Amino acid sequence: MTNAFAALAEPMRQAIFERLAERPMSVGELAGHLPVSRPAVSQHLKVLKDCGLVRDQARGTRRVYRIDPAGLGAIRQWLDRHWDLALAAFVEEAEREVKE
Amino acid sequence: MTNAFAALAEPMRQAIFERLAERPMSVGELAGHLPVSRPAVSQHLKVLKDCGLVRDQARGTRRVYRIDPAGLGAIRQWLDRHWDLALAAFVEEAEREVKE
DNA sequence: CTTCTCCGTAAGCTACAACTAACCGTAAGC
DNA sequence: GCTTACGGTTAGTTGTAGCTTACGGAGAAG
Repeated sequence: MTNAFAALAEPMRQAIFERLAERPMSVGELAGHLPVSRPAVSQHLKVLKDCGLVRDQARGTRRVYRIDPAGLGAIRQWLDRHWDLALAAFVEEAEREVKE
Repeated sequence: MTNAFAALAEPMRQAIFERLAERPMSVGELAGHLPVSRPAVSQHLKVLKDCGLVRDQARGTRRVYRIDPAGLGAIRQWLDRHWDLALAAFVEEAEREVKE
C-alpha cells in the first residue's frame, strides 16, 4: 500500500481499526466479530502494520494487536498541512471576489 | 466511492487535490500538469465533488474547480474522534501493565 | 513426542477501479 | 449561421486489491 490514507480507506480496515481503538485484540477475536475469514483479517493487519498504524505482540500462540498512536499522527500532520493550505486559498479567493 | 477517505486515498486524486489547494484551476489546466488524460481528471473531479471535497463553477466554456473546506472538516472529525479513542486505550493499557 | 490451537503465507479467483478513445453538448468567436 | 474550444459521459480494456481455500510453522498442553 502506498500511504496510511489508502490503508484506512478500506472499509474493512476501518472496522478493524475501530475495534482496536476500543481495546487490543487477537486475530481470531477480530475475525469472530467481522464478516470475513481469519486470513483476510491477518492480511489487513499486515497492511496496517506496514503503515505503522498498529503494533503486534506475541502472547503465547496468540498474537495481540493494538493501535500505534504514531500512525495516526502522520495522517493528522498531512491533513493539517493541507487544511491550512486549503483555508488560505479559500480566504484569498474570497478577498479577490470582493475586489471585483 | 464510499467515503472521503477512499477519495483522497487515490494518489492521482491526492495530486489533483494538492494542486487545487494552491489555487483554483480548470480541468484542462489540471490535465496539462498531470500525466493523465483530461477525461481521467474529469472523472476524479467528479468523485471529489461527490464527497464534498471540491466545488465547481462554470466560467464561460471552462469549469473552474476549487477546494471545499467543509470536506476536509469531515475527515478531521473522524480522525479526531478515533485519535482520542486510540490515546485513551493506549493510556489505559499502559496503566494496566504498570499494575502487573 | 504427539496433538491441538492460533496464526501467517501462497495460490487462485472475482470484482472493481482507473485509464484511454470516441462521442456529444454547450459556450464563445468569426 | 458555422467553427473552435472546453468539458462531461460512455464503452471497453486492463491492472490490482480483497477474499477464500489450503497449507505450513510455532508455541502450549498432555
